[in-house]
Amino acid sequence: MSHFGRTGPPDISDTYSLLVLNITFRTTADDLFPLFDKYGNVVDIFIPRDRRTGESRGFAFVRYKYADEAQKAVDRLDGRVVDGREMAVQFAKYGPNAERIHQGRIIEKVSGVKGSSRSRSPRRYRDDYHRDREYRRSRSRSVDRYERDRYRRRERDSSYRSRSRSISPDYDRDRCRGRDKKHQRRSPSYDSASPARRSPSPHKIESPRRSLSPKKGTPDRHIPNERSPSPRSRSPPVRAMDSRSPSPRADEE
DNA sequence: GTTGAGCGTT
Repeated sequence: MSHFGRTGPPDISDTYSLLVLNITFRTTADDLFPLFDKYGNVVDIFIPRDRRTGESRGFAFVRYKYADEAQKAVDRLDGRVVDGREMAVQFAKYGPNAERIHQGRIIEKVSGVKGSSRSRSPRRYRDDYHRDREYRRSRSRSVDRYERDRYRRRERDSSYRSRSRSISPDYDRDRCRGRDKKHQRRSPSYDSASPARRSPSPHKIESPRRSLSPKKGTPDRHIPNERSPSPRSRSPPVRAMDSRSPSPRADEE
């Protein structure tokens, strides 16, 4: 049976922890178990997951019983392609409680010691937890995308100025127009998210509460439909387009 | 459905 990660840490004082990075987001402990078990006795495998989405973060922890097995696993599984991705296997530098570990083995206990290598205390779980997650996620998913987009736009602008007009702008515009004239949308995110709530301040990265309640972001789409069980006696034939115009006009086009 | 630097939980 492989119930790694389901329960708490069994025992890490007598095991060697390996950090597996660069694994796919769909790789589970059950997938890593046969790979690591071939090179030694795997005591436990744990894959940190996001508490919001519940998906893997892209790395896992594999605990071996002996150091030689762990070393062998590192030497053999480091760079191994799993699920189409190269995973990096190395010894863990920090323990679950920020204790310093050498070669996957804990050399310094955290019992009674406050402010370890990373100054992490088990008492501040919630705030630092979410903050840490948000912080580390921003640089991997959002920031990177933003920077990439900005860089791309800048590059395009640079090309636009340098080459005056050669291929880029006209081609892009033509392609967009030739593709679909009526379905022209500036951004695919604004269309579904909130067109009236888009903030003109790009310096603000993002609001954390946006992920907390995504349903409340667009309540006017489903609420009025379900909250009005009898629209015939309450509201007149509502037209989607003229819902905001108080003056009904006969001319349509 | 997506993403890619890093160090962990019943």
